[in-house]
Parts: sequence; C-alpha cells; structure tokens
Amino acid sequence: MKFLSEENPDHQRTFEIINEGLSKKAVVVVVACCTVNYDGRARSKLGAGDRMVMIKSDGSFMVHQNINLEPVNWQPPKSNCSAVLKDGNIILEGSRRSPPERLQVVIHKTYVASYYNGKDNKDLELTGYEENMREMIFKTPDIIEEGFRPSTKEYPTSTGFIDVLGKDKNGNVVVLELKSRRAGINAVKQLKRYLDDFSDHKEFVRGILVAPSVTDDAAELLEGFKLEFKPLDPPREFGADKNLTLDFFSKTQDTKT
Amino acid sequence: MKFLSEENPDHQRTFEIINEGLSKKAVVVVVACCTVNYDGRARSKLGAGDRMVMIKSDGSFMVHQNINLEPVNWQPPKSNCSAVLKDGNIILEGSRRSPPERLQVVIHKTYVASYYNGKDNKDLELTGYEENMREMIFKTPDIIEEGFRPSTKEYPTSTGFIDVLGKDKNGNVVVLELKSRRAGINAVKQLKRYLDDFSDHKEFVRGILVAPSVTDDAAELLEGFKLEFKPLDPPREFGADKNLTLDFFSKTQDTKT
DNA sequence: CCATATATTTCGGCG
DNA sequence: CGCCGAAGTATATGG
Repeated sequence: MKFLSEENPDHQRTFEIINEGLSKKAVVVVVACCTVNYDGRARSKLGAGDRMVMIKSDGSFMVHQNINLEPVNWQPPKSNCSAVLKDGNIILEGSRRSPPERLQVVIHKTYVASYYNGKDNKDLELTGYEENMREMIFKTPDIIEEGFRPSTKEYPTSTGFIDVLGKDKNGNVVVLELKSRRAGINAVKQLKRYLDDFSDHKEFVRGILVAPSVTDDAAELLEGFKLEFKPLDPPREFGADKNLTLDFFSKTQDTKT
Repeated sequence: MKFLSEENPDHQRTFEIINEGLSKKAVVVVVACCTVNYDGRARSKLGAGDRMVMIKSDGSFMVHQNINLEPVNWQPPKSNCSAVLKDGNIILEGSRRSPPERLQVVIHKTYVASYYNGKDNKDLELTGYEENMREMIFKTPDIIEEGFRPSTKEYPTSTGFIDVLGKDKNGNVVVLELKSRRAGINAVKQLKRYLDDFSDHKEFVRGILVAPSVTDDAAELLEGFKLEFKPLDPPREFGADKNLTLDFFSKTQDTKT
C-alpha cells in the first residue's frame, strides 16, 4: 500500500501533501489546529481547536473532534474537495451543487499530514434487521403463530405500506408491523393507522406488532387498541456459503447468556 | 499538542503505540490492513482490507473504508476499548454492556500507527433548524401572517406534540407544523392527525404547514385536507454577540443567488 | 434527480 | 438508564 505521513509540516508542505493525496485519489488524513465553517442545508461555525480532518477518495469530507462518533462537520460523498494557500493559512473546501452547500476548514497549524492509497474490495455482510425478519417470516411463517400464512409484503394503504399482510388459520386478515429493534408507541400508532385503513372492510382484522420487545407505553397502547404483540428477534445468520473461522461470534454468544 | 506517529511499525510496536494512546486518553488513529467483526444490535463481518481505525478519548470507535461518509463499523461513545496481542495479530475490541455489543478489529499489517492529545474546547454553533424556526416565530409571529399569536409550543395530543399552537387575528385556533427542510406527505399527514384531535372542538381550527418548501405530493394532499402552507426558511443568523470575521458566509451567499 | 423508508442510526433532553 | 424526537441525518432503492 502506498502512503505518506509527515509530522509538523509547514503550510507549504502540508499543502503539497494534501494536494498529492487528492490528485492520487488517496484518503487524506490531517491532524491540525483549525477553524471550521459550514453553509448550506444549515449554517455553522466552529472556533479554533485540534481536530482530525479526513477526505476520502469519493469526496467524503469530515472533521472529527475528540469526542463523539459523528464528525462535527462534514460533506457527503461526491463533494468537490480542494486545498488552497491563502493569507498564510491552508483552506480546505468541500462543496456540492445540489443541495448547495460548502464546508471550509482553515488550518492554522498542522501536526500530522498524511495520505494513503489502500486496497479494499470487501463488502460488509450484515444481518439482523427488518428485511431479514420479513424474509424469515415468509420462509417460516409459523414463527408468527401456527397456521399464519403471509400473502403480500409492502401492501399499499393511504397512510403507507403495510410490512406484511396475511391470514391466520381461521382466515382472519392479519396485518404485521415489523420492527427490528425495541418498538415504541410510534410503531403501535402506525399499526393502528394501517388497521383503520381496513375499517371499510366488514371483516375482522387482526394487527400484530412483531419486534424483539416493546416499551411499556407501547404495550399499554397495544392493549388499548386491542392489538397484539409477537416477540421476535431478527435472524442473525449470514448467508449459508459464508463461514467465519474466528471464534468471535461464538464468544459473543457467551457474553450474552 | 502531544502526538506520536510511526510508519510501518511491527505488531509489538503498534501494540505499544495504541496502548500508550489509550492510556493517555488520546485519540488513536491507525491505518492498517484488517478484518472486522461486529455482534450486538446486529451482526456483521468484513474481510481483509486497508482501512483507517480511530478510537477517540470518549470511547468512540470507528472503522473507515475508502468510501462513504459513515464508518463501515463502529462502536458508540463510552465503549470499553482495548488492544491485545494474539496469535501474531493485534486485536482491537470495543464493547458495551447495554445494549450488549462488541466490535473486533483484527490488524494484520499496520501502515501508520499514531495518537494525538489535542485541545479543543470549542462547541459548534449551528443555526437553521426547527428549533430556530420556533424561536423566530415566537419572537416575530407576524412572519406567519399578520395578527398571528402563538400561545403554546409542544402542545400534547393523543397522537403526539403539536409544534406550535396559536390563534389568528380572527380568534381561530391555528395549529402549526414546522419543518426545517422541504416537507413531504408525512408532514401533511401528521398535521392532519393533530387537527383530527381537535375535531371534538366545535370551533374551526386552521392547520398550517410551515417549511421552506413542500413536495408536489404534499401540496396536493394539503389541498385535499383543506390545510395551508406557509413558506418559511429557518433563520440562519448566529447569536447576536457572536461575529465571524471570515468572509466565508458572505461568499457563500453569493453562490446561492 | 426526487421521494420513501430504514438504520448497529447518533445525539440531546427529559423523566 | 430508558424513552422520545430531530438531524446539515446517511444510505439504499424505486419512480
């Protein structure tokens, strides 16, 4: 892998390193004292402080403070990023046309300037969210209840799309609202609204909230609306042909019991 | 500012640098070839590739690929982060108890290992969002319409909180739904639901969606529901005592006209 | 390109 | 600590 890293470069050198990195479509990482301004979807300013600035090869641009997972300021992928020397400072700018917005980082002192051109063709394999739940329910409907038969996914109503529509063993229409995480009152209200859209129908319609768990408020509300709750965790298995040799996941399993 | 950065350190040295950084409550930045596993709220795995790994002083832990603004894997602030040497690899782990989750980064080859202990006591000043709109409306209600008088913010209803409640010059009750960005049909539906909660009242109640703009669908829906739309941009002024000497914002203003 | 829905959302605020 | 709501949300997907 190609990379370059220099400590305490002067402005001229920092400027060279950043431009070299940008022109090589590398990932540029700079640790520096800087001020930051943003104008676009909102507007912000940030006084001088030590931060990490990163510009990725796709135009992602972010400024990280010492705390928080999220960058304090950023510019999304495909932003137009450039560096200029001006008035004895380095000015990094990232901008977009639509929506019109601009991020400006004024570098006062650089501690580390670096870039790297790494190889990474791996995609993340992720499991355990709502779509996985839906797949699982269509594959093994009995996990909802014995005799349940799903018919339609993303059934349209005037208020939105019903996650899963089906019938129970007695032929009653059943509306499922899926949540991959603990469900709150909003999930219950949403399910209620879907059912209200079925109120034209003379037939009885069941509404079931399917989620790992619900908040107390949500449970009360379910009761009040005569709706049901089916506890169900999203599946956590990866594709069959993909095995993980590390003992990481089995160990994690231990910690959770 | 204190910092340390080394190129191509061996595992032992990488291990030392990371631990030094962690113990000093510094921000640790490592560029390395690594594999990543996560198990907790969801579950994921990522094969070997070159990435940037950062651990902040508050326990924020992230792994960045060459593209995308968001880290491919992460662990939120207050995570318990540590490094161990095992089987000729360095294993970085970040974990939490609640919710139970664990992120593991196995480092195969380190290109740059570094940490820095930067000073940054500056808070971001941000303007142009929903709360600013509400403040502005209470300060100068006439921007909604002549004679409008707001009375309550976050007025509770059975379906949620009304952003702003007030009366017009004729004494009609007015419900405002605020959006700092372009409003879609969901904003309209929400406003409609709030109004329906007022349907017990015999008096006429107006509903106004206040936002910079609306989608075409939303505009149609407003018409159908006999609701109104008031175009209003969130204010973009900073607190009065805070001035920005840079010409950044005025320049941006130019680009937008 | 616009609009919708999900997210390991994160983050702040309140109880 | 859990819940709720907003976000410059980001990101994928469908029209």
